[in-house]
Amino acid sequence: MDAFYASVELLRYPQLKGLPVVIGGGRRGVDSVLAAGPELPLEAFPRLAGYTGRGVITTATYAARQFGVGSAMGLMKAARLCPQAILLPVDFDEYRKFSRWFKSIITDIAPLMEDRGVDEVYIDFTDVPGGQREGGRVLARLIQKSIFEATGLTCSVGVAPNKLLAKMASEFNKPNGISVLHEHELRDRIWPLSCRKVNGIGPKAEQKLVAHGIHTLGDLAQRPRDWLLAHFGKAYGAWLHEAAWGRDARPVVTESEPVSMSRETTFERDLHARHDRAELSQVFTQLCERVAADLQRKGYVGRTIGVKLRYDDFRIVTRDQTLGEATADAALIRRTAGLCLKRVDLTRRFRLLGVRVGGLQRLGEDGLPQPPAAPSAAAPTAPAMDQLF
DNA sequence: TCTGGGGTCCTAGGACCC
DNA sequence: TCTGGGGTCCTAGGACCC
Repeated sequence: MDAFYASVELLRYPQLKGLPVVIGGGRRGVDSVLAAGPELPLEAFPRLAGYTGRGVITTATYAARQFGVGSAMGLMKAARLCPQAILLPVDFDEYRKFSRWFKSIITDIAPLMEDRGVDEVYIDFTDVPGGQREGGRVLARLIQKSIFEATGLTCSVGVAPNKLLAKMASEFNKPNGISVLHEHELRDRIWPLSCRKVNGIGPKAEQKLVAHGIHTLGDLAQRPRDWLLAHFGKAYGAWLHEAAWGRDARPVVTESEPVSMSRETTFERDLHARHDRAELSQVFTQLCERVAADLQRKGYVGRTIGVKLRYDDFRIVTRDQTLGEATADAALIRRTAGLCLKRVDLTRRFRLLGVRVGGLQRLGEDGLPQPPAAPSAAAPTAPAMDQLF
């Protein structure tokens, strides 16, 4: 989906169309916008100018991107680049509603859909009637049109022989574009790209590649496989080689079970375990209650309880502990997470606290944990990335 | 410019078991 | 006397993604 959060907000506030708008932050000051309702005059919207706080941008409209602001940028910096931009708080419930909506439109047309978060999916066109016409372009157009007519939202589609290439192709023609990428176009359309464009090559891997003089996927493709194995490890090296050659055998996965659920929060200022004891204790309890509520609402229990801290210097530590039996009880989660907390250095101030429950098991009709589903022989599960090659 | 929240997967060492 | 070869589970950290 194109600038998903921002686009959903523009449906609600059409008077903002064409203006630089950023979504982010939360809480502080901007809540009044929502309370005021959709009739708000332009002057009444909060601006980025003078923003103080720790938020980041989650989404920026294309008009705002002209000013160099974009996802993950701190709001304080964004305020300097584009002070006149309108700042709206994140309304995740609303985005989830539209997410469910556009996904249901897709599965009505093409049932094999893999969920990749609120604003992204993979779709298997292979056996959809008409899925092969014009290399998939006709079906892509139908999906785009159906979503737009129902919701008013635009999306960009990449059509390719596999997920790796489709994801890259989807970036070629944004917003509201379609790109059909054929295998024989690898040299001309993929190899000139930066390695960073590959889903799975992040900042660290990119840095290391550049240090070896590898900038583009063409550079990467020319390195001998064995050289990559030697420098990047058996699994990752082999995967890098396959990626550079546009090869990816992962199927589109339509069903999956959650592995963990967590809640975390960044404080408005760094806190100290001793000096801010009361405040921290309250936040900690709330986090445990929220995770427990999430688990209960979705029908899961978990055995591994963990905490996460981010110190003032941004270092992250985690501690966890596995219980004999899975739980979704706030008090037990809080007690166990409390023990975990005792094992970390609490002399230093920290900015974030999180609580996580892993080792999830779904609750059955009887209210008892289901035995973990055995991989069925009829439909073998996808091989893990490192087992592919 | 001091950098959110919610996830997944991988690695690696140690405990423990047969 | 200086010592195996699996396997699984637990824990901590880190890369990466939306």
